Amino acid sequence: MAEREHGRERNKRATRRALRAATLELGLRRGLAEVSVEEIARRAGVSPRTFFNYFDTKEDAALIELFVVTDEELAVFTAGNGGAGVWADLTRILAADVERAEADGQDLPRYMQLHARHPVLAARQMGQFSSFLGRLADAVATRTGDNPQTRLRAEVIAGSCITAVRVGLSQWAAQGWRSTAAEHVTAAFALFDPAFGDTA
Amino acid sequence: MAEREHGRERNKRATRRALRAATLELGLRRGLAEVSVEEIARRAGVSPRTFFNYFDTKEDAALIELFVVTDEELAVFTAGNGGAGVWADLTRILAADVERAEADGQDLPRYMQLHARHPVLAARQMGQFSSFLGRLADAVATRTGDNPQTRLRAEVIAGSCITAVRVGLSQWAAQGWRSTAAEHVTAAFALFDPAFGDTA
DNA sequence: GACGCAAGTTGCGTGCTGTGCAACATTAGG
DNA sequence: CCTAATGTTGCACAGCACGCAACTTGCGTC
Repeated sequence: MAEREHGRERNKRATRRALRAATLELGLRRGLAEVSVEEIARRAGVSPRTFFNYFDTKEDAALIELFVVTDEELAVFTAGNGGAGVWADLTRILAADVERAEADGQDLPRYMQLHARHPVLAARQMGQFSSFLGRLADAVATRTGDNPQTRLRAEVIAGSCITAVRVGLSQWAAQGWRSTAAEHVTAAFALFDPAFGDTA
Repeated sequence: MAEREHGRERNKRATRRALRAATLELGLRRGLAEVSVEEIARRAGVSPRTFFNYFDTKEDAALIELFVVTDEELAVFTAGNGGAGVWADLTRILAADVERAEADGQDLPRYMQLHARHPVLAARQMGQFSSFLGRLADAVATRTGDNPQTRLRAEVIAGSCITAVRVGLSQWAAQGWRSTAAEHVTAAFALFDPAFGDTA
């Protein structure tokens, strides 16, 4: 079977999608607190126990899957193969990630609606973002030479990436989903240019 | 009894502190997951039910109480009474908030140790920060004239405040708690100066 | 095609979380 | 004191999260 995708994995992806879709649907309709895992599982055609094989908590199934940047992509960035400066490379990489999420059938707008209705979800989403933060900061620090001096800057740059993506998406929502999400994200990144634009 | 502090409120504060201290202590010693609310409550000399009168979840008792900026302080900022530019004012306000937390007997270093051991706590802390984000962004937007053009910038500025505080504290930890937390936070804020320093 | 292995699903049992409610204790203030 | 307000506690209960063992399904091998 080698490298080919197994039917196994396709089924898992399908189940995962079904669970996420059921969570989003029911959560938007009646509020996430009023929906039990049992109900979500039933709607996805699976047992309650299986739900927890996919997600640790009910909330996790209601988060946008963002910042799925592979170690390989990060290694390319670290090596400086993006060609441009650090900030320009990051702008490109993360805008691309947003585009991927947008095209992924995740239905970003509806997820953001749900998060607007449940602040606890927005908070958890922030938390999930921050789990990517460590990897990103390390990558930036490695590329810019990891000494105590540059480390502070690297952490700030990584944090600003999260901010730019978050604010970009938020503006996209505020403007009624006009244009693409990636465009708004890029615009947010541009505001940091005066501070980080000259970092090689 | 007018404006005087009631013994009532002093007791509540004491209970709150005891519960937080018990959570921190036990969490650091054995890991937060291995500690039940019942045990925390017992150690604080209070019933388990009372714990939930103070905190919604076990994790909430293990978070740093940061960004407790009153509406009055925010109103002063909005009016521009800080005298300096937007970013300078924010730097001052948030450095002062960190100083307050530092002096509050919260024992920031040990909380940060606990968060390092339990990523879920770091994530929740981020979430708590983000609940302050809305108020801050509104304040900045109001001060800079709230049109769609400046709104994006206001959101980015508010987000950067969170980043600066977070990274500043992280650096403070990385350097072995040398100097004060507020100083490191101020240094982190300075990195954003080229981007936001000229905002009136 | 039968076999055996690996991977995934399910039911069961269990401890803990989080909350509403009503009874009780404590404090403030007249 | 007496009363009203405030805070604490016990109780009951639904739901969460997970470990475990049994069962089912799909896949490669002989």
